[in-house]
Amino acid sequence: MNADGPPQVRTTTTSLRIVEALRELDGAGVTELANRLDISKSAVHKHLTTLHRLGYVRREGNTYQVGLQFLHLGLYARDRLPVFETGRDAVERLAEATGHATNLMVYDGGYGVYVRHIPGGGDDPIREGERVYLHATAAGKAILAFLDEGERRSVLERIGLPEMTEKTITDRARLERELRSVRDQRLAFDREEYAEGYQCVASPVVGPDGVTAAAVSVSGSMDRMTGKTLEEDVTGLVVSTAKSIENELLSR
Amino acid sequence: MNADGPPQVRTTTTSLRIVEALRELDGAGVTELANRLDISKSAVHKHLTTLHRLGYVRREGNTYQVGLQFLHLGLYARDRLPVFETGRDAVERLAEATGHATNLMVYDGGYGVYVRHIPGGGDDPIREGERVYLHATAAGKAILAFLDEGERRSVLERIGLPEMTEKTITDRARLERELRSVRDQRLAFDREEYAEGYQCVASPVVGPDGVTAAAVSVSGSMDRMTGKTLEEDVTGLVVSTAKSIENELLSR
DNA sequence: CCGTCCCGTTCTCAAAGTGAGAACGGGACG
DNA sequence: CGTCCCGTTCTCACTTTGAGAACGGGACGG
Repeated sequence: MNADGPPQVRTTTTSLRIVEALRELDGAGVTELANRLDISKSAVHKHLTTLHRLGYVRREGNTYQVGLQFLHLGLYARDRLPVFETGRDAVERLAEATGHATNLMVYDGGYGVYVRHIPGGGDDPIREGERVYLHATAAGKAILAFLDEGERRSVLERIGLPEMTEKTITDRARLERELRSVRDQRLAFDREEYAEGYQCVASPVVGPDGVTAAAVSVSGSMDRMTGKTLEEDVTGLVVSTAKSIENELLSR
Repeated sequence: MNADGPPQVRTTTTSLRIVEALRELDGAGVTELANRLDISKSAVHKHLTTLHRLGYVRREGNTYQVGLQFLHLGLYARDRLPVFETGRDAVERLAEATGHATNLMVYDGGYGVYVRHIPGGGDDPIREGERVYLHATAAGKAILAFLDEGERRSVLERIGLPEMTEKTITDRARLERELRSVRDQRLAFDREEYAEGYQCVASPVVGPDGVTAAAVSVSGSMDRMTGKTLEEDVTGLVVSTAKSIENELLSR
């Protein structure tokens, strides 16, 4: 049947699909989940019972929610990332210095994960912990630019260049051209490519192995950050923050 | 066979046991996990492959780590807690005012979870996200004191009063006596009952339903916080912070 | 106050997937 | 070059999962 992939465990996948549906729905009941995921009620119920007993699902009456056991594992996973450990303070300082939303993104299996996001006031399309496309964000492009070429190719092939806004880069050649300039300048921009009215500057943190570990970025709505602010004031700080994290990573 | 519990999913439990082992071991390989958990190598391998593909496990060469997908779900779960949303700023201010380690604990299935922990300098036995026994921590006792009586009884029965240090309360009657005084004073103490050389003050945040939602606590090593500081200076701030969160929760 | 509807829970059974064990393959080390 | 160790693959028997139908209880409305 599944002639393609390596051996897998179907049941676990189902359980995690259920949890992810709970997140998307902000909590749900057995029947709702069963319909949405096209699984029998009895199966959903069995999974939820198990997950509940283990603390991965919380129950309030007849609706289930994502449980706090994920917090334990998630914070643990983050704390163990070398980039996060060495970079967290620098990112915090950058946020204070600029007054804008500030992020630390790491590469994770073809996507980018915002392991730290400090809001800058105003609305904000970014959630800490979220997985996002690399090609549509400044930090993501910074990461892509320094990613191992084979890896980059396979990622772009597998995931493609989905359009998030009108301005998202959906053309492979144009992306490659931009990545070349990112490599030269150690600087990437996002001008409403991820979310309308939202822009971003990023600089890569290249790990000791020469492959990008992460990227630092500062972002804001168009009116909070004019093009000039973005290019002149903030840019330098972003680059120097990224570079200093990179240096600290090297000397460990 | 399983005449006791409700229907469950064994495979999911196995997967999550593997992830928890990865946390305890700070990463591990297939064989190591198989030995530790007493599962065949092929099974462990299959589970890891699945978890990896879904982003719940990260792979570095031949060792596997807890993955960042947990961070996404965990932070989401936390952000959706009313107590956290309304209390996070107040706790942050409390930390600044006292200069000591400060925590926000919520009740979760018989245990306490530190949803926020701001370190206060110096060593610290608390990890943000961690699940701990209620009876051995100040915040836990604050929560227990106001918990629904039936729930409290069943929790204490199920979990017992495991000894963490010499000073941990392991006697049920003594615990009940202390909880009565916690209810009167809205204040709980922990004097090295959780970790040696570590003490703590806490005050409960009673939810709109009259059942404890959470507790605020301030903690520190014995030398950083003398008994006097603890009782006189910090205590009032802890109580008023908890109370103000409680009020804000009521008016929503 | 009773009937209806909806949802969570339980039960049973067949089909399917999991997991043990053995064998393979490749890299590290001596 | 041989040995050892570890991850990966394969196969098969057995356990477990999951569908479907039936149960039970609470909410709502007539």
